[in-house]
Amino acid sequence: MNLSLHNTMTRTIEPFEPVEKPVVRMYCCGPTVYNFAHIGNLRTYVFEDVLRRTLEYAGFGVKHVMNVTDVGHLTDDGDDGEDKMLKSSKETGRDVYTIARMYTDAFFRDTDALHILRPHIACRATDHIQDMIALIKRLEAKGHTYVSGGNVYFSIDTFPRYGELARLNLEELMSGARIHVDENKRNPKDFALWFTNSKFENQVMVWDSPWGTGYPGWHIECSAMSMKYLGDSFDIHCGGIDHIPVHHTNEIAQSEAATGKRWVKYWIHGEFLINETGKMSKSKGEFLTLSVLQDKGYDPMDYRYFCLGGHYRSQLVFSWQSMDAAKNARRNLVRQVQSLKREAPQGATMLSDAAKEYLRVFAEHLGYDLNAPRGLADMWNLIKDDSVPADEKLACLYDMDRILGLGLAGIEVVEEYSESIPEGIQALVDERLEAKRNKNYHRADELRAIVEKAGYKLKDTPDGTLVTK
RNA sequence: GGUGCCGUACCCAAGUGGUAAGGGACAGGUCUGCAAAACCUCCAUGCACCGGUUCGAAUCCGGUCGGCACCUCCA
Repeated sequence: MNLSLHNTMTRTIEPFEPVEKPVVRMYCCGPTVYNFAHIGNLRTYVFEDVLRRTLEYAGFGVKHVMNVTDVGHLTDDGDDGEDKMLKSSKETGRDVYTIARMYTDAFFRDTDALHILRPHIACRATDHIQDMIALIKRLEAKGHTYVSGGNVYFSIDTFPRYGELARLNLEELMSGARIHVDENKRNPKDFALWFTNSKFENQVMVWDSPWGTGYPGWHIECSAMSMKYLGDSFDIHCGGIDHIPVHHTNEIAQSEAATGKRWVKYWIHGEFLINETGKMSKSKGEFLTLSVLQDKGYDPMDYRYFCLGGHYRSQLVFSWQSMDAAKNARRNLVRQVQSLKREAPQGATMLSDAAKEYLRVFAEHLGYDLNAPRGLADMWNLIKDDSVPADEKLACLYDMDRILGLGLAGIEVVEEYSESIPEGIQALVDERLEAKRNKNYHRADELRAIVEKAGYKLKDTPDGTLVTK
């Protein structure tokens, strides 16, 4: 199977060749655990999951590392925002470590529900402070840092290729146009590696360092942890598109300045989920979480299906209408699978050329920059092809689902059964059945109307009448 | 001000110069007394608009209009 991926560094779709076969090393920017993940956040993890599964489908081993940011980041990069963990702590009256644990658990509950494979290593920032300090010391030794106003800064003027990923034009950038420039910085684009002299009251997340007691800047953790677990150079770094201009740009600067080597070979970024009013954010508008969707009657797989329906590099517009479309589509898919399972409980072990062709096309589409929407279309085309026998269809669907992750193999073929219903209703149902036997259809329809008005649905089968709410 | 993306049917959405995938909804039909389910059919001579290149353009180029994102914490 051929695999090509869009690399943000070159803005082109490149053939994928791992740095060192056979294992692909990938690092994904993880959550900041100060609040629940909203469905926009989760879209990115679904895309990363498709990426990992496609790599595995293509026969690569994958070492997947993700950070969990449990140390407070400033609410902006200007050193005058609020600490998000602390803010959340104040609002809820819980200590910061409790908050971090709580939202970390919630995050993995959501990703598990979405069939997102867990990273092999999920590393907490607070467990790696010493690694960050060591990295800052390396940068210091090479002359990339300076101390000003109690903080340690990275000097971007010492790294000529700064801004390459985002294609920043440093001369023309209106630095500080929207945030006031930190007077401690020599260059407005310099960024903090280590803060001391916390200005926050009750700052509990502080550590000793050569520069004084304080806490790390918000880019250093990803560099320190990714290199610790994946080495100085690795294959893939991914995350949301918003990370390109600042976070990933700064990570590249500090990582490559420290090692003198190319840090990451492929940069892969997922676009945003937006709603009708624009971006979905934690601080604006309706805060949509997976739980909210579930409360409204959607299965987490409905949301995964919804995400798969759009390409990861395109903005996807969320709406309830689209959610319903995904839900209905998946319901139909489940019914198809159930029907195939009844017909052929065992999937085929040998495939005909026709069936293999569907898998080939599917792999081609996923292999060309993860075109999941076409993958779904391929799946439907297979389902509708009468020339492919049921057992082969099922085997192919399971194979496709190794990437799609919709849990098709786990779908149970349940016999329909009547729900427990009040005696009064049951009596009416029985009476209707009796009327039907006597071919008194007028009476039968009257009874159907009465029962349905009471909120029940009737479904006649050869074995009797099914009653459901 | 800078950077980038997008505009495809009623809705979502794919489309890698060679004649518009797929899903949902709607409508019609087959089948069951009715209903439900299932299955079948229908659903863009056209891809925001105007030019251009080409044998050929949704795809490339230029322009116009409209929308969005990023450059502030965010995936």
